[in-house]
Amino acid sequence: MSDVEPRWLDAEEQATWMALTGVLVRLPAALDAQLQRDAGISHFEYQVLAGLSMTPGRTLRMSELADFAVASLSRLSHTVKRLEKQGWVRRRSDPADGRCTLAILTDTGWDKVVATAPGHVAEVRRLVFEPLTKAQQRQLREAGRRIHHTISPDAAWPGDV
Amino acid sequence: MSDVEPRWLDAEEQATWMALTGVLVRLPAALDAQLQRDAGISHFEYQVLAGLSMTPGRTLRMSELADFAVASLSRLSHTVKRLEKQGWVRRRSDPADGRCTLAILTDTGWDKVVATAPGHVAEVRRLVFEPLTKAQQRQLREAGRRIHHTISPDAAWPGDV
DNA sequence: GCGAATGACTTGACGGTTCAAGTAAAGAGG
DNA sequence: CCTCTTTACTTGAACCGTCAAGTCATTCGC
Repeated sequence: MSDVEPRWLDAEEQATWMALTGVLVRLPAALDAQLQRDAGISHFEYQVLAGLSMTPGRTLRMSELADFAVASLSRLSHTVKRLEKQGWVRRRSDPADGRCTLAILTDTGWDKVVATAPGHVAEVRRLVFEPLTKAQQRQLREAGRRIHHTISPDAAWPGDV
Repeated sequence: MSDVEPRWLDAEEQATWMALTGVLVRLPAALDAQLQRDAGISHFEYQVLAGLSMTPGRTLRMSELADFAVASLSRLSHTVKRLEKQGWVRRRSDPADGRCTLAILTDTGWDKVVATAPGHVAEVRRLVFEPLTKAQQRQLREAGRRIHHTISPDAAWPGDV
């Protein structure tokens, strides 16, 4: 919009950018594909179920779960409604504060996570960890943290697996 | 699905994975937000326009453009229809092969890219390159390439910016 | 303690993506 | 050449996510 000549990316930067966008586009697609194929759920649905499975009581408030899964409350609400229809989650209003809704993982939902998690972790390991040396993993972690910190300096870490 | 005890991620691996998913979720969202705010288009629409703007003749076959933007032909077809309605792209059947459709960037479309690119590049620079040292950029590039190569060993590089 | 403001969702409509089916041109086989 | 297959899309329906509005608790100011 301004008419100052912008600083374009040089050849090295372009190569870096393409490597990064390649991962940005294909890694989520690959993870979604594995979960869809083996468990019939999306990566986001898996994150919701996994998030609940990791808390004591297998229960979280919708807003806590939304933070964990990095989603809008609206998206989570629609998704939990679908998961509820499948019998994997149920909802009840929080006795401690009637404004809040608790999402609770059912036994069937727990079984679904137990059946799904190993395959998903194996895929993450295969696609992300196996191709990298320990040093590269450390470097990737540090670079990721810096980028993430620049985008949202405040935010806590998103959770997964 | 198998009942072999899976190898879970250790603490370091989890930290790496969270750093990566943080970027995976937030960087595309941040780029989309900037483009939506400043130009009223999605990152994907920008990629389509940018892809056309970089070819001699500002023209590509739909399938070439789909490869470039890493999209299904169906997604591209719907998107180009919208871009056509905005007057940024037009389509005509390829005289050399009647099965193929050529997508052509109009002058208005070119102006749109020229107006949009600097701001977008600046955002990429701010979010990805400025937070990293040159060494980290190299490391990130190498890690990205390895992951990408594991997911699709064959594929050419996706293009952007 | 009563009304207003805030917080925590839920809902419905809309827009974009995918998936399955359709169309039309080019090439292959007999 | 005339069918059959393949290639390169296009289309419409279904599904998911977002955005704007609504609902219902709680809490804050007076």
